[in-house]
Amino acid sequence: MSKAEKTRQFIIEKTAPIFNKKGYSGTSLSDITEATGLTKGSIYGNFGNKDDVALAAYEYNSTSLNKRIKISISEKSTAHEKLIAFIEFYRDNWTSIFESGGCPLLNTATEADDHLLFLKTSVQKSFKNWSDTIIQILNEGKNSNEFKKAIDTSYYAHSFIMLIEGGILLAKISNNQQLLFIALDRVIKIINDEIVK
Amino acid sequence: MSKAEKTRQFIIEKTAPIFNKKGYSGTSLSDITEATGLTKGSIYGNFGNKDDVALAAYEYNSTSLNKRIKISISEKSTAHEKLIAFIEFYRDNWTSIFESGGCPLLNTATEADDHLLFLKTSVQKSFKNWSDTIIQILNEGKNSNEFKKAIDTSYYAHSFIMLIEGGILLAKISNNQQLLFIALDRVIKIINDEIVK
DNA sequence: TTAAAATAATACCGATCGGTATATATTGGT
DNA sequence: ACCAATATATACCGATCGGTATTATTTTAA
Repeated sequence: MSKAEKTRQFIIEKTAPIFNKKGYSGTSLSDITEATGLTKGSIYGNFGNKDDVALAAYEYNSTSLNKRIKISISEKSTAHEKLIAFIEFYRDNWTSIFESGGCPLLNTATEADDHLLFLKTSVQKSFKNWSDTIIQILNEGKNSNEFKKAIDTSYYAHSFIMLIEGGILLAKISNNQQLLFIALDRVIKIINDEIVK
Repeated sequence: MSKAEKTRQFIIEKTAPIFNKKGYSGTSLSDITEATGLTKGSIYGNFGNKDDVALAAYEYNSTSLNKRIKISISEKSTAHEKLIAFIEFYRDNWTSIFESGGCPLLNTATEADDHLLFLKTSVQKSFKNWSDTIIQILNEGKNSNEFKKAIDTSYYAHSFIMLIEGGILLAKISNNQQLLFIALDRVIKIINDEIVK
């Protein structure tokens, strides 16, 4: 890893929580230089412009969350356990998620969907990637005879995601994690009532 | 209505969709003067600062959505019909909601919850007001023997809100209204399976 | 009709915005 | 150890930011 690559990574890691909290428009170049202790010259030596930093920060936020979830899932063997692990990840990690500004997909989607195309495209990919992960687990469960064969995997994947995002939204604005747990419990209920055989 | 009150209202109506689309940080004074055709002098003659315009625009966005919902509900007599009307409002009006930038509560909550206290407080009130409305209908249904007496009204009110907000989020970022309908159908299923006697 | 009061436009303020050209350090390969 | 390449800092750019003091124009009530 070259010096430049290290610095680039350093900038991303230091600014990612800022972009997630303040958003793209709310984060300025001086926020970036202040958080990193670097100067503009250094920032622009490693990134083309502010958009590039924001995009890299978003990618970092979304993929690092995604990695943590996948690790939790990978520890489980059955599809049912994997689904539960995916839900319980949020119950176990909501504090760290909230402290870094909440779900980056939720935050960036709402800011970008009407006027920041370069971010919107990336967020769309994240959602696609997320639902594909859930769909894959659901298919695993079908193949292993854990889950009903007739279930619409895409339908349930999207149902879970909207419940979790809605739960994060309400819990965060209300400073009440119990509202997130309502969403998680509902997902588990759906799994047990409608998906498992 | 004095001239000043009319102008104030005019500014609010013209800028409300802009704030909802671009957010607080993303909307500039020049956006405001451009949308209204007025000058800064006029804007600052009617508002103390940008915060005041943003707050008024948010209040306008949230209350006008709230009013439309309440009108839909008021046309129904039974609590069950009112609940369904509240859900169907979104199915019937998602185009106009999306065109004006989506749900103002969702948009403003995600932008404000980490760094814009003056907006956050107002959004918190909106959510409280929204859940109170649903809770009231649920209580009506209990009293009229339509709904089960044992149901946790607060729990269901929040469940509905998070499903709808999550549905709006996914539908908007994916340009696919069907994802919103998934959320709405789930709410109706919960009403029929768990709430009505 | 007129004059005081309220409203809007003009012209300006310093600060900060994102971005860049250039100079200075710091690397890393030989 | 040295030098070329890379990386960072300095100093600056025009544009725009939110905001205000002053002037001009409308309202509005007498």
